[in-house]
Amino acid sequence: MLQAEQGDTKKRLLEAAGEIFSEKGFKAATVREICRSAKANVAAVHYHFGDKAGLYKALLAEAFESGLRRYPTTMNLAPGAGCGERLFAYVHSFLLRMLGSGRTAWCGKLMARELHEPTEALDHVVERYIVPLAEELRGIVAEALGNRAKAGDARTLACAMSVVGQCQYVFRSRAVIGRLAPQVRFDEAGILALARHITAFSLSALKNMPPEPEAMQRESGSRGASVGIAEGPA
Amino acid sequence: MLQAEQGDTKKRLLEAAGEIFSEKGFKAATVREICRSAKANVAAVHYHFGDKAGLYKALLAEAFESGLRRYPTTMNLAPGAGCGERLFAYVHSFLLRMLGSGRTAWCGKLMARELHEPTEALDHVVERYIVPLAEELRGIVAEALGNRAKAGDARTLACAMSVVGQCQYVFRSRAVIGRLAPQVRFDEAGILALARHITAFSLSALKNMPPEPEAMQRESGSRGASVGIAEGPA
Amino acid sequence: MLQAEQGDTKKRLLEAAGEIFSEKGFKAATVREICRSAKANVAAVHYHFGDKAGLYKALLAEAFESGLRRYPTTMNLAPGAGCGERLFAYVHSFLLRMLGSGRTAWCGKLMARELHEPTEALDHVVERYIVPLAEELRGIVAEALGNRAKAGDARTLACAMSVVGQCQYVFRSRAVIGRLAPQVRFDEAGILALARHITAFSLSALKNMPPEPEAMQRESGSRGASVGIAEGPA
Amino acid sequence: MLQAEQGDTKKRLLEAAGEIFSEKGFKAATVREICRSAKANVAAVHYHFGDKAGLYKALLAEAFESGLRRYPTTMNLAPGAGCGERLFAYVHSFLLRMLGSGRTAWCGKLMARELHEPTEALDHVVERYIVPLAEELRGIVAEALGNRAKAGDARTLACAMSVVGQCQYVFRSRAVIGRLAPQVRFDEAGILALARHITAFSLSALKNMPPEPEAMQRESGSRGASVGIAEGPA
DNA sequence: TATGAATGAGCCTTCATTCAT
DNA sequence: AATGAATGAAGGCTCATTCAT
Repeated sequence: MLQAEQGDTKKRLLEAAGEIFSEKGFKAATVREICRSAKANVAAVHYHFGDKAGLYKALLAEAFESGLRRYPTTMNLAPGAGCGERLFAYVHSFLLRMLGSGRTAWCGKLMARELHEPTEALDHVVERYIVPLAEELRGIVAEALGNRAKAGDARTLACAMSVVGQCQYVFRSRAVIGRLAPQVRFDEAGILALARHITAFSLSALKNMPPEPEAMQRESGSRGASVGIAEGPA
Repeated sequence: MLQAEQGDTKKRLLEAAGEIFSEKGFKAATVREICRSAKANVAAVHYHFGDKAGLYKALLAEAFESGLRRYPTTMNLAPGAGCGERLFAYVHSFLLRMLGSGRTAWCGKLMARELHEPTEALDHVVERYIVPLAEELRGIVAEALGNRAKAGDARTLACAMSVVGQCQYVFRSRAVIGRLAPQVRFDEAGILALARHITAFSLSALKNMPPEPEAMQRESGSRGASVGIAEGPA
Repeated sequence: MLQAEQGDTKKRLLEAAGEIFSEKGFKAATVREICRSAKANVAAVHYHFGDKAGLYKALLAEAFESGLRRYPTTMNLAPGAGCGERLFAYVHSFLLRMLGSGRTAWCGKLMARELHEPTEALDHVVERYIVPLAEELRGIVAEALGNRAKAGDARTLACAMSVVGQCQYVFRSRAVIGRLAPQVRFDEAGILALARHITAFSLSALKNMPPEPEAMQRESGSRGASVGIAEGPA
Repeated sequence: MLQAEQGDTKKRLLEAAGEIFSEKGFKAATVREICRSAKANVAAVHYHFGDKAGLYKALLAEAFESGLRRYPTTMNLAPGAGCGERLFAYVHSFLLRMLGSGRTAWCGKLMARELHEPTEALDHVVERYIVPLAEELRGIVAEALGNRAKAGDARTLACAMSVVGQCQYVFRSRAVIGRLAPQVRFDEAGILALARHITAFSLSALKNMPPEPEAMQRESGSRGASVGIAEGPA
């Protein structure tokens, strides 16, 4: 081995694993491919991380950590900014974490994957990263809703899901978007435009949502427990 | 084998494949598991469909057909209904196709999967099913936007994506939603409530969007060129 | 594959496994080697037996079954034979099962191995095969001891162990016996001679054992429970 | 590493190897496990002993030396003791070497293993340790047989094997004995009781064996030639 | 003297696939 | 039309061993 490569096998492994896991998912990715890509031996994974799942778990931690460090949810945000600007920062950083290219580009991809195909590492990820992110967003959304809406309201929760859903969609459906609307690009400027649209759409919705959460209480009596989300067009 | 089961093998195979492919994805699903679930021989798949990919392709066609037949986008819709009701019907049927349980419930799940992890069958699926669905939605959205908005506008496209994103999110992030907000249920009533929220949120947004697409252009001047979404084919 | 070999893969696998497991033990034997020896594919083991342990378990059953069928403990025994003749038959068949060459030669070897390095299959083997064999031997031994000795006595048990120990030794220490006493052969005649010696030695011991089981009671009081075996030279 | 542990590595390695090799055998024992148990680095084995086999060989020498030093065959024996007492001492020390617990208890276990699964170290072990032990036992046995029996007689050899067989059996079949006769214990008192039984059984046999080896010759006439044991070098 | 890191061979197992009937 | 049997490729993992310090 070359001198320069000594000692950073672990780092190279994480690098390669990030790319491949985020591209193919936990199951479909193979240790062999990761090692080949990292120019490391197959056994190195088991030496450094115990097993495939250990590598994945270490990667998740690394990915979320570095992704959030690189694109924090308050990116480029002046102190004391209004909820509109904060929502934009939140959405924009969200998209950048998922769609950004270059190093640590797999952070958001991994997150998205983990949500859809949970591995046993999900619990830890949720607790450590998702919950705080979700709470932050609910705070912004509640403020935008106004009218004494609180972060814990069912309606606030549902609206936050609406925002996140828009963000994840552009990542998850990249492939089909490329076919349906080839004009949409995923470069820096395209991401910016997408973030602006999502922010505008969401703010427009939030500022004009029918105010009554009472509706929920009223009608949900019919089926009882299972609802918990704001009612429809009335 | 019992006499009664003769000839059903192909059907049973598709049935089982639907459940398992939609649950685990193409790669993670195994031919063995499908055959076991269908009470068929391992070789049956290759006899009837050539290979695993052939089964998947056949399934896709079958699934979309039957899914759209069962939950059409105009479900329970009175003729001449307004765009709000049409949006609700669209969203509700969308959710039912993805979240519904029981027979032929895997239609939407498969579609969602295909969008995220495209197989070589994607092109055909997009052309045959996604494009018409997308066009239909864009029609509804344009009508809700009003102001001479057209189905082909970049803004209309972006808003349609916002709607679809919300729908797919609740399916794709079931696992994490279950942890973050255990009160959200995915039974019939829960799906209804979700559909109502998404419709309300989206209508509220559409009816109050800043009227001009120029707004987006204006602000994006900071970075100049390729703005992605903002630049439609028009 | 040749016509003649079709369908007997399972049999060939068991054959090869018998030879190799009995030679090297469960852990050291490899599926690959067994399959190579059986001219079968590596996957065949898992098709027919589930996994390596399944093959081993199936083999054990087969081995004991066929070994006892081929060399029953009452081999060549006239009805109404005395306990000396019955002991000889028991010992002789024991040796033949362990040392016999040719097909099913690994029956006794496997048994001996299993006793020394128990796998998780031991429990079943003990219950199904060892217990009956042990009881039969204890019956013979008790008769030879005379003096109202019973099969369940501690002394009877200890004496039975003495007999079995002699039998197993010649198998287990083949390698070193071959070095210490090269004149000892393990062919048919050699086995016969060994059986005669063990029978003579054991009968001589049994017929002349100090009669008192009371000795046990008397002295064992010093240490209490843990003894259970007849006392020494007094 | 702590200062105090420096230099002990080799010793600790042998200690751990003894325990593990004697418990699992050469193949099943792993260098990693030994090193972990010895709190040494994986590479330490190869540094101190070249390779796994080297460690094993070094262990064998050490083990037999220390085992025989700790439990000599003339253990607690008054000078000028009779052959009965000498036989008891021989048997008792034999059992203690194999069944004893605590430090250096693996001496006999390793020996027993080596006899059954000979490694390339067998020749040396036989020559250096087994041969002298066997000769000593044959001397005792010949004396017990009386009637001008000599240590080199075929009958003496066979009887010595009968004694050793009984001893090894209780060690080798510990697992199954524990199931068949749970009252047999392998603690100090249990070992004593076992030694007494084996001595009593063997003395009873030896003192009453049919006086002439011709008896064996006579009857074996059925097959004529190579009778194995019956034909000594004499 | 001693070690953390890395390696390549080999293990058991599982997979989609094909063969012969 | 359908199946039980068999196959080869590849998967994750573990092993004894070596390297560079």
